[in-house]
Amino acid sequence: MTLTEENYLKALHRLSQNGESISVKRIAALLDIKMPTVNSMVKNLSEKKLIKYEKYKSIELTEKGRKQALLILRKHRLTELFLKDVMGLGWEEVHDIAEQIEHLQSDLFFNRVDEMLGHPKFDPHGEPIPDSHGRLPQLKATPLSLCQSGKKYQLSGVLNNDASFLTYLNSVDLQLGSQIEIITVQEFDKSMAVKLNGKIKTVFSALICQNLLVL
Amino acid sequence: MTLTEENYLKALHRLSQNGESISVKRIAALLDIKMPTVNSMVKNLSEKKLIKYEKYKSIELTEKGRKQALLILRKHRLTELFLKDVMGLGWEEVHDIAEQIEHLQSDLFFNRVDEMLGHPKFDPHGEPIPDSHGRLPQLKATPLSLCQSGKKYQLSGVLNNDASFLTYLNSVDLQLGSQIEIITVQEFDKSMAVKLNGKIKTVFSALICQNLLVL
DNA sequence: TATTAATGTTAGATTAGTCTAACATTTTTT
DNA sequence: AAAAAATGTTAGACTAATCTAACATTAATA
Repeated sequence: MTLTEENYLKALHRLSQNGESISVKRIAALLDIKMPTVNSMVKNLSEKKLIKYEKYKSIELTEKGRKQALLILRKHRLTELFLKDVMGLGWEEVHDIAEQIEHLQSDLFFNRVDEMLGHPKFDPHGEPIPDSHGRLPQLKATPLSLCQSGKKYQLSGVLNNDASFLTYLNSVDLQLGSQIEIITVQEFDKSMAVKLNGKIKTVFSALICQNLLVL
Repeated sequence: MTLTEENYLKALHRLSQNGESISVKRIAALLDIKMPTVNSMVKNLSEKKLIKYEKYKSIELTEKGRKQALLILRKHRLTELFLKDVMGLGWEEVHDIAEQIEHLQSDLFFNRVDEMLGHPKFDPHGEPIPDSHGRLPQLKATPLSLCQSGKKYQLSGVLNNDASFLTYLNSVDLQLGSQIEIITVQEFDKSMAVKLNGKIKTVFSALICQNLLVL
């Protein structure tokens, strides 16, 4: 696969994450490339069975394409962690470098990176790192009430849809994907002192904790 | 500069090292590319003032071209050291990976590599690492007799051309570029116990040491 | 020195990835 | 449902890097 094809696959994967369907226009916008160019690449990837494509229909990654994309994502996320934790670069500095290193062809190199980092499962954003077969760890959402103090989670769902509950979440600026770090758990009432999105510090009652699903 | 242009510059620099003049044929052989392809790239590099070229004449790097080549060489050698010393890869494994990493565009990354390695001046082969301005450290050859025990040097010249001396060097398989490691220096007669090319162990008298120039 | 061999160059084709301009289809709006 | 807007596709051109086939020059040899 060429570097360009890899970048298209990454973009395709990223767009497919949003649930929305993938259009030529969105790919073009994301990669800052004109639509006709995307169109011809889409045909190319389709011939290689990396995507499913029919004229005027929306585009989907095939299993094969998704796996390739995840393998690149694995290299990217491992690299970012490596640059940050081993080489001491700042979080804001690592992305551009990782965008280049992710295209290296060397299992040896990335296996060693993985090893040096202790086979991490998540990158510092809490994003899961695909394994060496291009599989994402099956994430089972857990109620926050069952989680451990000192760890960071991401909100992935709620078990209660009462307006009052959702209004409360809004009021503390908590949305799907928001980061929740458990500072301490009160032994007595199981309430939790938490830090939200790395900033706001607040306390969740046991009832709230039982209704928040996290990863 | 494109990746391909960088590879041509590296090849050009390597060929210029041998003293022999650079021909289209030799570039083609080194890069495993056909002569007409080289010919058109040579014109391209010439337009960019990276080489001096006239039809049917032999090719030379310009100052600008040489500097570019040395900057790539710097990235390559730093990377090899990094892969070996920081990541614990084997010497035979690092070259192919370094060939890829040397093309990364990130001063930040290579400065950090340089820093982590303690601003090394030589790679493990004893090859000098160009500085960040593409300058090679001015190597001043020293008589071995003035060198310290425990260190590794490379034979760079001799101060005596007697047949008997040269025959002796031949007999211990010592040539320009051979590695000489000083094991110990005898206080009494200044003779040195040395290891040659990482293998042969022998002893040089003070007179021999005075006539060997090393880096 | 004349011929042959080696090396170098030109011409023209090919592929990947990009573009613009023109045309086609689908979706949205009136 | 017709018109307009948005989106998608085709056609054709361009650049970088490669190739093969043919031709040109220089170097070696008889």
